[in-house]
Amino acid sequence: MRDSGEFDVSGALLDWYDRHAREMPWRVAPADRAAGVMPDPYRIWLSEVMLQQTTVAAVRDYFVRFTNRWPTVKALAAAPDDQVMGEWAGLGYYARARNLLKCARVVAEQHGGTFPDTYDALLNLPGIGPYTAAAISAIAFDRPETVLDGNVERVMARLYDIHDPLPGSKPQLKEHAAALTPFTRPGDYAQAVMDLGATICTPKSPACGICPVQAPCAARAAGTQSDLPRKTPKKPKPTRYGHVYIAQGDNGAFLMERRPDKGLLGGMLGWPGSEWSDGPSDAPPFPCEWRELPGEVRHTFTHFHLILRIWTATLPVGWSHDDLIVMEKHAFRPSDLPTVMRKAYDLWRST
DNA sequence: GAGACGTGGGC
DNA sequence: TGCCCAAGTCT
Repeated sequence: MRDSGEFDVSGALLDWYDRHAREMPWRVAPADRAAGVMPDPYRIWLSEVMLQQTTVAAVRDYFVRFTNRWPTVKALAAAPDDQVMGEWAGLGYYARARNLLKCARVVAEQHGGTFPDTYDALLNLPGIGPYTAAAISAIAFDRPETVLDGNVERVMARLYDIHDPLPGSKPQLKEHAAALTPFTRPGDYAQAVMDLGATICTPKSPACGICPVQAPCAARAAGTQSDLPRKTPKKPKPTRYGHVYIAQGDNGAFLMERRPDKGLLGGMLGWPGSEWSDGPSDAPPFPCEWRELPGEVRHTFTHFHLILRIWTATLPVGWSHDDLIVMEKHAFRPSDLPTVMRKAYDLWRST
């Protein structure tokens, strides 16, 4: 707590958090926390998993729907897989949802429905890595663990004017973050640093003029804050092409597939289709009279761009196929689809 | 250690 | 428009 000279960085951040903490459905406000209210570990866990690589704005409604539908970890553990995957649809990184269910079932069956409260025990659970284990331990149980997420990395790189690029500089940034972690109110402090990174110490155009720790900030003094943290350059995304087939029977039923658990969009509902290849592919549809729709679906994943052509047909009565699902009209909800599949549906519906 | 893994918002 | 980025984890 000393390596910023005389300035009490963690104290300043806690003071700022007391005045500016943002309201969130999973958060216990600092005043309530001071009155002894503890957060529900289930809600903290769920929010932290949803927040992995995802913004608060995107998570908020999903969190409310999940907790209304499954108020406890035992309730979630008892939920059917497809209902959980459907509720997660649109949030992305679907391995999180599969691991969420695995984790809920481990907690329900092996821990009696009570989350462990230590970093090491949490780290052993599916979908919980170093960040999330520290966050749950700090926020839900007020243990002095150090959270190191993208926000904290940025704040530390700037406070100490670290020019070494990520991810190599991570250990160095972690040391600084650990040195600042207080033994009083570590849970509020963890949220304070992340709030600061999300609202003031932002990646572009940081609001240094209203920052509670501008005085001890080395990057602010050097004028380098907008260049930090440095990162190793990323590779360009290739473009891939594919076809999807949307067939509907006279009764309104759709022919769909449940994607395998491993890999892209694993475990999610989708339209049957070709492989997604490097060149414009010409994969033949399964036997049927297919009509190609005008237009195309463009979608960008983490590591490639995708251009999809959409084909449609009327499903013959009595059609069935191994590996494919006949989704009755009343059971079909577009909101159960991952976004790229929903885009294909939207194009189909608009024609 | 580096690549796979989604999506939407901001500039 | 296209690129960057977000409270990372798993393999």
